[in-house]
Amino acid sequence: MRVSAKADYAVRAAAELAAAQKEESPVKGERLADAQDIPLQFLEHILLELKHHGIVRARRGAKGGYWLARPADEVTVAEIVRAVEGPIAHVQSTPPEDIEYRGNSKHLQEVWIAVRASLRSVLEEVTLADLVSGELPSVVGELTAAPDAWVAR
Amino acid sequence: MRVSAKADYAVRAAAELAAAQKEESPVKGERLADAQDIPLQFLEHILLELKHHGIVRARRGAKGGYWLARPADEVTVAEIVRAVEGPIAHVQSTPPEDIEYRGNSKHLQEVWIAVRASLRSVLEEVTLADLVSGELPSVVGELTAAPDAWVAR
DNA sequence: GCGCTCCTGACCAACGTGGTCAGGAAAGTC
DNA sequence: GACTTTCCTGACCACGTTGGTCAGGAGCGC
Repeated sequence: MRVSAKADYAVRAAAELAAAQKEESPVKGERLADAQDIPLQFLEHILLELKHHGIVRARRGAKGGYWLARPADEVTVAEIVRAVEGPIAHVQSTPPEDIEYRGNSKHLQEVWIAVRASLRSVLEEVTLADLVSGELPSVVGELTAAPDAWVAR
Repeated sequence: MRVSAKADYAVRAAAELAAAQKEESPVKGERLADAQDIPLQFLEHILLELKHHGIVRARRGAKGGYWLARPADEVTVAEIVRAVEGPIAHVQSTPPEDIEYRGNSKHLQEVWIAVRASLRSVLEEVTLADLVSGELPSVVGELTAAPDAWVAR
């Protein structure tokens, strides 16, 4: 139940691209790496994955770089996480709806489904536009309002 | 963002222990392994971890076995997952509140905090007693009610 | 044709995952 | 006290993932 460095990097880089969407020219990988302090060569692999998933586009050569394939308010954090980490909240790399539980754990399936749904309720609501503007959806505000949301357990 | 086999196994075994709590004698590892179809030797390692975290207790020898250290309605799924997987929703193995984001990803921290809070809202509400009775907390019912909670993306 | 930038695959060390194996140590039984 | 039962513990193992680096190739613009 952890977030990989790759996913974190991917979202951060995408946020930079979202902010640069008004500019006419594409953004170089190096600028993204500098802005978010990400190892350049690692970032290029990540951007390539995002490109394969149709989230970003790129052009080579002088004046080349990366840009978002769609408007920033149409790209969700969930999409980016899935692109680099694969499906969200799988159990043992199979989706929770495909697992058969028996005996006294029969209802565990519903719990894992609820876990996935709760993750989606956050990740699919937040767009890159929300991220750069800082105006996050109300669900985020409600979840981060309680002080103990900010402390470890 | 996935659930490991270990965590799944741990919760399932704990559910069996919860159901057997009314019995006077402890439950053998073999019976747990059979009931939930878990490799016995692997399960014993998991039960040992749960014991080290004070969630189960054990006695050796004939008439030995495992039992819950506390009543089933005082043990949450979150506790069990933490015992075998470590902290929930860490980013790059550091807690989200300790990460410093800059530039256009400044608000990403709030998103990860919200992700963790949403996971907690499910995992800390569901107890082992809920699991075996099938009477899950209302938050689970609300999240699993929508049909598209049950389909992959 | 030359420089810039993305693109791609190979490689790498360290760690996590999902186990198995072999033996030791307590508890109960005869 | 021997013996059986069951937990306890550490070592080991194959394989994949993570978080990168390295070297070169392929387009693009000038």
